[in-house]
Amino acid sequence: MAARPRIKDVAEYAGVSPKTVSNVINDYEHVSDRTREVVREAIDALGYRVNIAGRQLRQGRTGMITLAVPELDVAYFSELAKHVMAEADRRGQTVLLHQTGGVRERELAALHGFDAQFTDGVILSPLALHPSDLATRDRGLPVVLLGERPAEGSTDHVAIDNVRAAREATEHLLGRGRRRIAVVGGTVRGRQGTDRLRTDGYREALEEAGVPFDSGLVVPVDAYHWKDGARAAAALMDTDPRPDALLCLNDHLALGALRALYERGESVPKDLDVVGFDDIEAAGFSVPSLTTVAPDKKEIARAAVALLLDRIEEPATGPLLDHVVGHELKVRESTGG
Amino acid sequence: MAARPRIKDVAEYAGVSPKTVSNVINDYEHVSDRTREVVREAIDALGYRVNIAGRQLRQGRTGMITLAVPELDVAYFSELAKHVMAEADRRGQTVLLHQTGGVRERELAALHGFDAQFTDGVILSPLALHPSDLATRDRGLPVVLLGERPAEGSTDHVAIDNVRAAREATEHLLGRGRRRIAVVGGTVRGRQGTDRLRTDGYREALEEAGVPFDSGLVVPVDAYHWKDGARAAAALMDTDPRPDALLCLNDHLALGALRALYERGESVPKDLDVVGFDDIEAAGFSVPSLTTVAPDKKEIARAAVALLLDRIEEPATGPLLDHVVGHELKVRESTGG
DNA sequence: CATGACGATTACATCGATGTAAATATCCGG
DNA sequence: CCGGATATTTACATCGATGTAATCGTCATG
Repeated sequence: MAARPRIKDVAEYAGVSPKTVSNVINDYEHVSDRTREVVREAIDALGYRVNIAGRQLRQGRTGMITLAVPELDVAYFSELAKHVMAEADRRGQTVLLHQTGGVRERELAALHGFDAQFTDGVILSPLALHPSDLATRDRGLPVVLLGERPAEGSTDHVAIDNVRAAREATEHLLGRGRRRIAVVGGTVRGRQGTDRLRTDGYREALEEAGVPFDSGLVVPVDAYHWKDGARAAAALMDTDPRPDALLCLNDHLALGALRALYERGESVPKDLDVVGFDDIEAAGFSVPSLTTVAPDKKEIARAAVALLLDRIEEPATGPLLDHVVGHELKVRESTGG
Repeated sequence: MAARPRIKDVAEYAGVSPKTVSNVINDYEHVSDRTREVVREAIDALGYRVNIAGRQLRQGRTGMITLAVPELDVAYFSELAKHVMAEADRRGQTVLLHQTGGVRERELAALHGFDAQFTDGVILSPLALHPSDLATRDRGLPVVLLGERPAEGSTDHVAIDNVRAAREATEHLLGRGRRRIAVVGGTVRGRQGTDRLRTDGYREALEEAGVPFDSGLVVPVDAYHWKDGARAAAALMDTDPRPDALLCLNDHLALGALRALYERGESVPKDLDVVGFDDIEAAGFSVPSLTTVAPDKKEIARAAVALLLDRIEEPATGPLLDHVVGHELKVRESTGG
């Protein structure tokens, strides 16, 4: 019906100046109790709420941060998003969620594009980004990266110790007598993305155990989805000699692999072991249930939001920070747990 | 380094007035080709991009819409969110994602709260909302509801035909000779929420087949998660006589049930059939794979965005619309497929 | 060549909120 | 009752973009 009330309407209703209303809203200390009361009543009476655009225009901040992840239907990212949104909420911030598809162009858009304008900073989980892309300091948009960062010292950064996590998972398999361990989604090339780091950790474990490295056991995938895991597992079972364990670099790959192994009549963990990463909810309910590396997602979210808000408050302060978050190997049925 | 350029800077650089720059940006027709060119070059040279706050303040629109869902880590909602975001993107809109937790208070916040200010309209998937809460017409914020709506004719609305979908799924089970079919997550009370409608469809099918209805077979759940399905299935297997099929009102419940049945040594589909709703990606990869009702998520997203944008363009126009979207029963191993 | 029509451009006001600085009110000691 | 703090409130400008209406050119026509 009536147009939305402005601060001026409240001021007239309360019989004070617009600025006094603003002072009440922003908890300015030198406002008399009586005035404060009167203004509050006027606000309630008119149902006034601040107009964000006006405030942002004046103050230059939106109270929103961007979270950019590759894909929401990868459960790890939707679970992470949930935690980030909860944490941001606690800190009085709103999250604008962005899906990049893992495409470089769209990861860049999260940093520089249209949407970035809405927000005060970006938490980005990159897949394709190039080190040179991180020359973000130009506009001064604060950025926190999740997972391994593309280059040294370009932005703040939060991740688990991927090398160690992969080493521990591999040691677990070696400890069960497995010797031909395939890495689904791994790579020996490329930049130091998460995939590369985990493959490195795997190699460390092999080396320490004196098991020779066979590059044929490192199989890349198109994406980190069920079907890619299923396809990779099927292909691996056709090789000779066959692997006796699959170290899958996320749980979707692992669950897809479980399905493919089931279809081929292989028994997990009798014939083969399977391990995943991320500990998504499904990992506890598959048949067999899945052994997986569980990162502390809540802590990742907490640290990322805290780091970003610090940067937003004090843009140029202090050295770049690496926050290493804890993880834990959850042993379940797929490795005899 | 340098502060972000404003339209005024571009104007000076190009030697024209700010308004002319604005005209170029907004594709106003009466701008000479030469001026347009010059301005474009100035924009590129300075790296100018419009400030959304300024634009919104002037125009009253943000170009953002809110999508409010109960929980992102319910795969149906993250898959749906992905489609909605893609569709919105295609239409030049940005999506602000909101998680309500299915709590009435937070569903209301999506409609009236702080975040609603950022956006031009809301697509809401309600769980707890009361009919009276939908008196949204006051502020005129356009709203589209997903799933069953709480009341007649309060807003536009997009959903599959839940009654029919449940009836078809039940008929499928009856056709396989099942007679004691439990409804996990169902209810015979309450408003016409999705759970109630699906339970109604189930009863229709029973009636038509002459199978007596047993209210003991309709078991409510706390939430639609794996663990709730597992718990419900376990409890049902302790009843006497036992059910010979589980109609689970979403896939998470069904997958949790599969796990619980596995743990008790029950064989699906030999001893029992299991059916889910939503056709999330995991349904195709579980052991056994899951028969489920697949709603056309892409079409839901397309229709919801289209409906909402129409309302934003023409707030008070036309009657309220119900858009019914197609669905399909995907028969997989859990019912012998 | 005056007139009018129309295209291109610009000056100015405005959206809503708030920072700055100035004005006004209140209070204290002497 | 005054001078000088201190407390409270207000006028005004401003953030960036754009709608409105006015101005300035240009060109065809009678």
